[in-house]
Amino acid sequence: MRASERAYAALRSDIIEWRLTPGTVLGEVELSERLGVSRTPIREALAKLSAEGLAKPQSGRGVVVSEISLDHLDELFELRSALECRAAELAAQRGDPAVFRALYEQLVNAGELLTSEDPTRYDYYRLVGELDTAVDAAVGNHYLNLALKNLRVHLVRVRRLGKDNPTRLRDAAREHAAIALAIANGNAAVASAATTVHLDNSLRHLLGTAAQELAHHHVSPEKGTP
Amino acid sequence: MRASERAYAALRSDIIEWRLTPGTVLGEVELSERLGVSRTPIREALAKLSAEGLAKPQSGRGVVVSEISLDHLDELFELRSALECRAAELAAQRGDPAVFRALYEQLVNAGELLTSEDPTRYDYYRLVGELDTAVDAAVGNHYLNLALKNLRVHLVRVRRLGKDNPTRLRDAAREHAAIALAIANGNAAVASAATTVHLDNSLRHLLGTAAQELAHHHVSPEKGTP
DNA sequence: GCAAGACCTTTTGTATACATAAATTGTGTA
DNA sequence: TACACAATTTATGTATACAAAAGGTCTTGC
Repeated sequence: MRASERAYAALRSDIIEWRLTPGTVLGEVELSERLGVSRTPIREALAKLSAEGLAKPQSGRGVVVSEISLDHLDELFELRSALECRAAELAAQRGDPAVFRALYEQLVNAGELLTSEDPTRYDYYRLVGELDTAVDAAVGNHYLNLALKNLRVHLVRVRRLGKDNPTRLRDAAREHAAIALAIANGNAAVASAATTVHLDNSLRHLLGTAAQELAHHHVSPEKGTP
Repeated sequence: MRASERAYAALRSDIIEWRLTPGTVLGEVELSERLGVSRTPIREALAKLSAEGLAKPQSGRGVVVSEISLDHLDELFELRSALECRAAELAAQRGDPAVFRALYEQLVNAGELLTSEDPTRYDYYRLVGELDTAVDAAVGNHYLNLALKNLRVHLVRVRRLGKDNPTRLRDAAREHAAIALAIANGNAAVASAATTVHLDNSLRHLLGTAAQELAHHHVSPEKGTP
């Protein structure tokens, strides 16, 4: 694996998993020492992160981990709604009903995956991710998929803002099941509407629980690893 | 201005304006000699172009100007429809009616801008661009605007595929006027529908005239400047 | 005591040299 | 003659040295 890719992957996961908090300054020399590579691959990694929106160039000098604020949440979900509603419509028109019916069956029982044994909710999020993947495959649109992929990077980062709430996750699974069912039935209008409802519920839940989390994480610009 | 920015801007306009055709290999040494800078800023420029989708890394080795095919056109317009329809809806809800009424007045008379004096249609496309800008401002969504900006890069590139057809441009102006009017009236549903109609007309016109153009441009991978 | 300017430090931008990997070409053998 | 393997060549990946710019600090003058 190339050093620039390793650096990129390391920084990316550090940012997504909140080990590097918003506002953290990403100095080239510091990172090159910490990751054990020269500045050249570090610069390439930072450029890629900036293009993705996970970091952004500080006015003229320096790169910092980009902010996630409550205002951003509204805007993020507005874009998400535009893309995912259309994706759901197209999947309903083009997808294989059997695939989505199978996903529906799994999703209605997804509550069972929410055991206290797995605090990271690995299996739960894997199943939800499978629905996303199936929708992407059914849509079969390179550009739309790319836009969704770019968006999901930020959504994973946002997920950490919400408290782990099994009740909400169970509801969310039911909403996902409704989407899968509408797609399986080939009903584009219902698929879109179910997506709208799901996203609205998710956003309101996040806004309700995220305020204190943000206040905790969103400290003034600091330097180095937390 | 930094050398990497100059290189990026030069390559970007070369690609958008078809001086570098799809499939052209972008060699680092060749470009560094042609543009008179070292490989380092060239690499940075190529990374940025790849992130934008204007170029893409050849399997493992080399970077080439990305392709534009008829299949891509369908997919590109599908994403465009998702983003612009939603943007039009939001602009109708949030925009200043006076701004869009003024744009409407200009757009209904846009046919007058299509003189034979200006074969590049500068004033025409500037006015259409003003509508885009006004919609972006009215929507006020950073993420949605960014997604639209990334998309428009490819649309400018695609524009060259269609023949210059004053009749179609006049029709397109009327369609834009209809969108502006719906936004001015605060009617989100009509704004979205008018956008859908406009994009469908544009796509069908492009597909009708682009086949021979593509056949002309889409030669097998070549090297160097055309 | 405050402000302005110069210098010094720190960090980024660029060039270049070197290492490494991939593609192509040439040669040998079947 | 065709295929395979190896060597050469060419391009990319990485490191490092140097240059330039931005920010901070210290000093000096008012």
